[in-house]
Amino acid sequence: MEAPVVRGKVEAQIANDPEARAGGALPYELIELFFFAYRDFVSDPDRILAELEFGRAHHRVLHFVNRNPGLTIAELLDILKITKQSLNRVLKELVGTAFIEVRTGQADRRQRHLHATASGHALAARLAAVQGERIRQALQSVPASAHPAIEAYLTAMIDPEERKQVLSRIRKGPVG
Amino acid sequence: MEAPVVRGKVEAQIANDPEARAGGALPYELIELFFFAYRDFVSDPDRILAELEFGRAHHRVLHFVNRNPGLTIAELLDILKITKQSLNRVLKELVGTAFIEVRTGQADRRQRHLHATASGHALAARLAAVQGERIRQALQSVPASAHPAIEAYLTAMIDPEERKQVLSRIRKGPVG
DNA sequence: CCATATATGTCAGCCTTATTGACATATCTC
DNA sequence: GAGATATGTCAATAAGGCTGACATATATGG
Repeated sequence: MEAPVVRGKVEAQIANDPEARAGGALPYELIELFFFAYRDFVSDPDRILAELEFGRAHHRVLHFVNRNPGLTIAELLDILKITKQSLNRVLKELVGTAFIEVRTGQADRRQRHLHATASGHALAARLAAVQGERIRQALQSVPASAHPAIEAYLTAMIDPEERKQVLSRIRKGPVG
Repeated sequence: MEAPVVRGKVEAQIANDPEARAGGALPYELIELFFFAYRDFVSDPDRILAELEFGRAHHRVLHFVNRNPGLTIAELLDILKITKQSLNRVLKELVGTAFIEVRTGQADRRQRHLHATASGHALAARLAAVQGERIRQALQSVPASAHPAIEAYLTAMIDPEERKQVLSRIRKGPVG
C-alpha cells in the first residue's frame, strides 16, 4: 500500500514564519525517518507487484477488498479517496485477471459488491506478509512494552476527523 | 515528502503460501495505520505546495537541499533514487523560481552545489513546520518515555543496508 | 406510474512524476 | 591527449491521478 494524493482539511495552521514559532526546533529526524521508513515499507510489495505487472494502485484496491469482503464501489472510493475513473481502470484489470470478483447487490441491484477470489486472497496475503514481516522485525528492536505506544502514535498521526472511521474499518478481525 | 518508487533489495523472503507461515496472524492493523498515517502526513505539505503550483517532487528536492547545503546533483540523486532527467525537471523549476541556487564547485568545476535561497529556506521550514506539528501532536498522545522507542521503530523499518547512511545524513543538527 | 435521485460505467483529454535510451558538453585525472 | 566523470538535454513511454460530460440501470417518493 502506498498513499494516494489526498485533499484533507487543513489542520495545524502555523504562522508564516516558522522560525518565529514558539515550539522551537523542528523534529527533522522524525520527519525524515518517517519518509524513509515508508519508502522501504512499500518497496517490498512493489517487487512482488512488478512480477504481475501490477502497481501500487492495484495493491490498495486488492488489499481493502480482501479486508472488507462485499465492499461496494462507493465505499471503496471513500476509503481510497480517488475518482471512480481512476478506480475503474485498475479494478477492471483485477477483475480481468480474476483476482477480484464483482457481484450485483441482492437488496440493491445497482450496487456492486467486491470480493477477492481465492487467488486474490492469496496475493493479498502474500503482499501483507512481506509488509508484516518488516513490521514484526522492527517491533523486535523495541521493548514489547512500547508496542502499544507505537500503535497509538501512528493512530494519532491520522487526521482526527478520520480517526474513528479508520479505526472502525481496521478492527475487523483477521481476514488474512 | 512522499516516497518515490524505489527498487531496493529483496529482504524478507516468505513462503509463497503466507497462510502456512509459522508466525500466525498478519499485523493488518499496523499495516493500515502506517498507510493512513503516511497519507495524512503528506497531505499537509501538499496543500501548501498546491498554492505554489509545486508537487511532492519539489518538496523532496527542496527539503534535502535545505537540510544538506552544498549538496551535489549526484548526492541528491542518490538520496532520492530517481533519474537525473526526473530531477532536472523539478530542479529547473525550483531554480527558476529562486527557491534553490546553483553554484559551480570550487575544487571540481564539473560539480553543481545546491543551496536553498532565503525564500527556499523559508518555504522548506514552513513545510517542515506543518509536518512537525503533526508529529509533535502525535507524540503527545504517548508517554514521553516511549518516544525513543518510536524513533527506534521507524529506524528499524528502514532497509538494514541503508540504515547507517540514512542516519548519518539525518543527524546533521538543525538547519531549519 | 412517473419523476427524480442514486450507483455505477465509460469516453476523452490532461497533468505530474516517474522511466529508458541516446547523446552533448565541460572538466578532471592519468 | 585519452578516457573517465559530472552534468545537461532531447525524445518517447508509462502509471496513476484528475476533470467534465454523458449513459444506464435501479430505487424511491409522491
